[in-house]
Amino acid sequence: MARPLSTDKKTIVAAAVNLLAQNGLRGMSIRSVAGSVGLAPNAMYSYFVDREQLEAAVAAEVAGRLHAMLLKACAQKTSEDSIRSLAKAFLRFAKEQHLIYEALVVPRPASGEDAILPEQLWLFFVDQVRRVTGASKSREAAVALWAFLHGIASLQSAQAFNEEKPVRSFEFGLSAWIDAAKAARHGDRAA
Amino acid sequence: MARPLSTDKKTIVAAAVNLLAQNGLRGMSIRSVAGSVGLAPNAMYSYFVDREQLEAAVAAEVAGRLHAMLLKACAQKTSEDSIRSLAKAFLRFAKEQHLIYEALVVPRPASGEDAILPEQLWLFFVDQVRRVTGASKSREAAVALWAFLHGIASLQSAQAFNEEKPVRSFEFGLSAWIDAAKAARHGDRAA
DNA sequence: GTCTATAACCCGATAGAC
DNA sequence: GTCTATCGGGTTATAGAC
Repeated sequence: MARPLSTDKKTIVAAAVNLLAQNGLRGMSIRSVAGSVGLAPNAMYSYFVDREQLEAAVAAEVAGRLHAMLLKACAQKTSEDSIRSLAKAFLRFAKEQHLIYEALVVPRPASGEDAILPEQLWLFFVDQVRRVTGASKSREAAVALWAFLHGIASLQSAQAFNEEKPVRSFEFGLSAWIDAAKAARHGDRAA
Repeated sequence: MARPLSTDKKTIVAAAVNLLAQNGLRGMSIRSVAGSVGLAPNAMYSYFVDREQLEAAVAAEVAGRLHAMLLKACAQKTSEDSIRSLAKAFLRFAKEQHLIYEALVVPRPASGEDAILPEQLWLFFVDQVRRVTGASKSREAAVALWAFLHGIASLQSAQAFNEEKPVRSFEFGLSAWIDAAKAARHGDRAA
C-alpha cells in the first residue's frame, strides 16, 4: 500500500477521477491526487507537465466512460429507439456522476482545432444521429441534440428544476428533435 | 476615488460584476472586489456574510441584465418572432459576456425551493413561451428551450464548435422547438 | 523518478483596536 | 463600519539531494 515505488499515468488518472467523483473539480488538486497514489506532490510533474494536462487526461477518461455507457444503450436498437435510449443514458450518466460529468465540459483553452470532445465519442454520437437524420443534416442535428442534452444535464446538476420533474421537459425537447430529424431525412429522400 | 468612507451593496455588486467580466468567477474574490471599491478585504463581511451570498447577489444582478436584454428583443414582436428574437438575444448575451453569463448557472446550494433563476426573469421567459405553446405545455416547453439555449451557450463558450459555425445547429434546434411548440398549441385548441 | 523542502503566490475568514 | 494584522488553508511550480 504505502509508497509504491512507481506508478503510471493510467493509475494516476483513475485516482484523479475518484477524487473528482467525491470532491468535484476543485477538490481534484495536484496534491490530493499525488497523495492518493502515494506520491509526493511534485512527483506528479514527472507525468503531467501541469494541471491543465492532468485535467485533459481526466476529461479523456471521462469521455471514455460516457462512450461506453452510450454504446451499451444503443446496442441492437433501431434508429429512433437508439436515440431515445442514448439520450436517457446520457442524462443518467450526467445525473448519477454529475461531478465527473462536469469535467467533460470544462472550458478547454483551444487544445486543437475543432476538438469538441474526444474524437471517438463525438464520431460515435454523430453516427447515431445520422441513422435518424440522414447524411445531409447530421452535423447540425448532432450539435443541437448534444446542446439540448448538455443543457438539461447542466440544469439538473445545478438543481434548477427540483419541484417540476424535468422528465416532461426532456420528453418535450427530445420529441421535438426527433420529429425534426425525421423530417430532415425525408428531405434527403426527396432530394 | 481613493477610499470612499462608505459604500453600499449596489456599488459592491457592480464592481464585482466588472471583475467577473474581466477575470471570470475565479477572479472574483472577496479580496479583489474589496480592493476595487477601496475597502479592506474584511470590510466585505459587513455587507455579505460570506462569498456565497456575494455570488448570489451577483447572479441576481446578472439575471437583471439578461432580463433587460430579452425584454428589448421581444418588444412589439408577434409570438413566433418574439421567440426567435429572444433566442438570438440570449445567445448574443451569453457569447459577448460569457464570463458574466457563467455566474448565472453556478450550482446554487439549494437557495430556495424551486429557484431556477431570479423569479422575474423566469416568469417573463415562460410568458413568452406561452404565447407560442398555449398554456398547457408552456412549462416543459420553456424548460426545454432554456436547456437548449443554455447548452448552445455552454458549448460555444467552451469553444466546442469553432470550425463548424454553430448558427446552423442553432437554427436546426430552434426550428425543431418552434414546430413542436406550435403543435402543442394546436393540441390546446383541439382539446 | 522520487524524495524533502520551499518559494511565491492565492484564498476565505476572524480578532481586536479605533 | 473600517482598519491592520493574522490564522490556517489552498495552489502551482522549482531546487537540489538521493
